Amino acid sequence: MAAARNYHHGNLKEAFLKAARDLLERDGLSGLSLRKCAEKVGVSHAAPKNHFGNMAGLLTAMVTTGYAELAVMMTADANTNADRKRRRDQALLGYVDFAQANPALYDLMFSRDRLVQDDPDLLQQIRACFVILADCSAELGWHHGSLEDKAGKGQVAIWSLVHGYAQLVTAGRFKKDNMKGLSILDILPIIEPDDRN
Amino acid sequence: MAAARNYHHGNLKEAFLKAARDLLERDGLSGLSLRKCAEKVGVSHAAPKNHFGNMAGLLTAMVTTGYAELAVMMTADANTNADRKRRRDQALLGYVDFAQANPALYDLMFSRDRLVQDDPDLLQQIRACFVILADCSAELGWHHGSLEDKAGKGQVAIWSLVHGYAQLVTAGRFKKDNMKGLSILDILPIIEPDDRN
DNA sequence: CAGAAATATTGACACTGTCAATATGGGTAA
DNA sequence: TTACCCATATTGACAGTGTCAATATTTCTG
Repeated sequence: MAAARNYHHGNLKEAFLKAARDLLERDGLSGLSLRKCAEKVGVSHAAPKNHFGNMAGLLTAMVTTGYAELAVMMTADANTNADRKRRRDQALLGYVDFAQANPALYDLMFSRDRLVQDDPDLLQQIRACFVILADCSAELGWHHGSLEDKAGKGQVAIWSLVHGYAQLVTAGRFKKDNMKGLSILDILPIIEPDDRN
Repeated sequence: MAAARNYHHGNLKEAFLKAARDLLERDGLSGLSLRKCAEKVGVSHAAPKNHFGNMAGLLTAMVTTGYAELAVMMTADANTNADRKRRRDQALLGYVDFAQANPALYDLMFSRDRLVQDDPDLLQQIRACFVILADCSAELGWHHGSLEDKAGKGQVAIWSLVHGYAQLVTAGRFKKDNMKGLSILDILPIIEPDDRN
């Protein structure tokens, strides 16, 4: 059998990931520990080692699922008959929704010293998300430069904008009256001054 | 005397901050510890408590100096006779330069669970930086909406863009050929499609 | 010069990640 | 079934961590 469940505990790996996710959002990254995960799941303190090797392995696995979920949030209505601009808007809204629903995980997804940066699964999921964002940028009415130039600048611009917006929003940095409640779609018209409605 | 130096060690507080900064950029946030700082400075392991209370206090103090330096980087040539657009460009370049020169510190400056978020000094330095950025946004050729609306959207847009760009660049997420070497000023024309220079 | 206040040290505690050694269970072949 | 192997889980230990109370030392003040 290729059964991935019911060895001793039954999908202990996923149980760890769920426990870690709960602890992460409840207590922050500094309140997350392997031992708490193990206790929460009900196994011994060294059990996570068998599945993730070390702390970085657990965080990397959790972040990888995060990117997968982010991609899902961005493509939730990809197959609807909505036009491309509407789908693009929904992708960006989905991106920000994910960050707001999982602020601690979202931060961790951009950490440089807690993850296994060259993990193949992680890199693949990151690439998948960025391909979706690149499609968004292709749908924006950029000006200036050659086609290649336009693609490069557009992708850099859209990634920067939506990531910066998501992180600043979740960090609570937009609090003044004149900028409260502005969504990513309110900002978008600025960088796409062409006719939108 | 209001002397802030030469108690026992001579500005031990600043010595801690410098040591912490070195360790942070060398080993990352996860490689920074109060005890290593103390050893590096040559004092006992509990000495930092007298000056910072706890780890969050040390990190908050370090981050606060980071925002102060960021403001300096953005206003380095504020008093030159360069025109406003050029000064705005230099401010944005200075912002990104700071992030690239201090990537680990820059990340920490946006952490939500390691800092004393309501520290008055921290909040003041953050506000100072955002005032400078707001001036930058005022200099951009935004369209759409009322003046207030314009100000709010412009500030949210410029903060999001420059922060997202800085963090993604320092995280090494821009590596494909068609987007390597794009500076923040290369991106800016996209969100300001009016005639520049 | 003496007392007070600020600052530094010491020792302890609970908690952490990690590792080696050991135990336990399921899967497989005889 | 029985015997074996291997994946998986446990135990115990270790060094390192932040934090705190108690103590010691230095500097300032009156």
